[in-house]
Amino acid sequence: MLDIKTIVQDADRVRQALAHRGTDIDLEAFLGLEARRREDLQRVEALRHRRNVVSEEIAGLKKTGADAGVLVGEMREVSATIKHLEGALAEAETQLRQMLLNIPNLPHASVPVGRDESDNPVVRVVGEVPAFDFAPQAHWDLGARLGIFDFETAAKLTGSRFPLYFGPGARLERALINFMLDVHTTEHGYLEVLPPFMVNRATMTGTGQLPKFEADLFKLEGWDYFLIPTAEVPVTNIHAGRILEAEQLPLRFTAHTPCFRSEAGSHGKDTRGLIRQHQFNKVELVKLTLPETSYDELASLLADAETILRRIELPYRVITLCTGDLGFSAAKTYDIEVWMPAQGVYREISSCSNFEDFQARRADLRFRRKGKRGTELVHTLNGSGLAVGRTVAAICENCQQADGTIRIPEVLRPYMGGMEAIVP
RNA sequence: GGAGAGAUGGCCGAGUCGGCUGAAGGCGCUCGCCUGCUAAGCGAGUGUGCGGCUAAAACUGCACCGAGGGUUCGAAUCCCUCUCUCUCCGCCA
Repeated sequence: MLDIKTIVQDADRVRQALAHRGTDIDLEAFLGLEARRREDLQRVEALRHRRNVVSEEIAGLKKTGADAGVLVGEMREVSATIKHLEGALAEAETQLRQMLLNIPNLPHASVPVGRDESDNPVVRVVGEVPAFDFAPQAHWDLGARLGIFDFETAAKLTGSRFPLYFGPGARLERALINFMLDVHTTEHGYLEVLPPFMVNRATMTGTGQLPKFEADLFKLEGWDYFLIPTAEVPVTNIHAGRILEAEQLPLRFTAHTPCFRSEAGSHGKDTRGLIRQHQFNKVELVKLTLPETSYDELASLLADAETILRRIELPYRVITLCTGDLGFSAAKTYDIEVWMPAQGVYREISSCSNFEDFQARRADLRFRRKGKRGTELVHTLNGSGLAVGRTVAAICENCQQADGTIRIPEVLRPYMGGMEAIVP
């Protein structure tokens, strides 16, 4: 959510930023409504002031036994007017809030202007793309042959796009989760969190999934609860509505959760394998920071996510999302894309974003500086560290061997009971 | 799922028959004093949001006692609905 004051005072800058994103939002309607709301607010406050003063007079008169009938009659009318104005005010506020909730964040000045993903600049390319002296197989073929994935049976149990792992496949997923959590908690200073996997509407609104993206979420029937699409949602909202002390910041959290995404409209894309599923595991990194350090924290968050790929020796690249590809809530986003040999493409495996105060304003996440009056909004950041299912897929494809077996990366072997390769 | 109790400031906890209660009292915290150190003691201060006025403060208006609605000239106090917490019973990994 943007600051109303920013929109009013800096309308041109906001208009341009929204244009760069490729959105067409009617700022004029918003500004007109806001101006009217302001007028009404001042009228109501003046009337309420009068009511407060006269009510005290009435109390005084009654105490001395005098007749307050005239004043009471007058106040009856004033109260009616107040009630009427309050109704109009509440309606305007609801409308303004609805509009605000649907306006995306402003891109940071450093975000390149562009139309879509083809305009995302590459920041760096890391690791050697493996050279195979045979045709590399897709992970779903490798996995089926090794008996570690079974998407057909998963479809029988639930429907399409659900995972079912067996044996070393299931264990590899678990090994990765443990490895990632261990690195982030013991080396990078994150606090491990195990949050609820369902959250209510207010929590979903706090991080920006609602009201705009309800169609992408799984909703529970009979409850106003949703399955989380990412741990970002419950974890970022932990301190919602609280005022933190500046000395407490930054707060760094990491959490493994399953993630549930309905992504209605994505049918036909990546229909095979582990890339696009309705349920997948992810280890998430979340930070609450001071405004002045949030971009340094974004750099270190990105580095923390990259560390995982470096350790398991997967080749990847980092890109910056351009204005046209930036997510709704983000001010700046780096994607990490891992090399997938069978398709010969880099695929997103992590997305690291700074939301600045956009989520903090929605979720009411504030802090106070010692010796300074008032409060400020924290900056929130998050990134995948990493998407686990996609990491499994990347390991399968990058570490496959001519005989169809999969070499386990060194750092994961302790988590795999010493296993060096997945064999039939 | 059934029965009951409760929700007030950072925390604990008063608020009587609705009327200077933004909210007593205590704890905590901050600053100052005192004290050879520590402890104790003394004094002052200590919510948030949205406006007005300021160079900035000071000052000032409105709102907020779980949330929403109602009664009333006036509600933390009365009424209704909802949410959450606790206790007991039932069920359960």
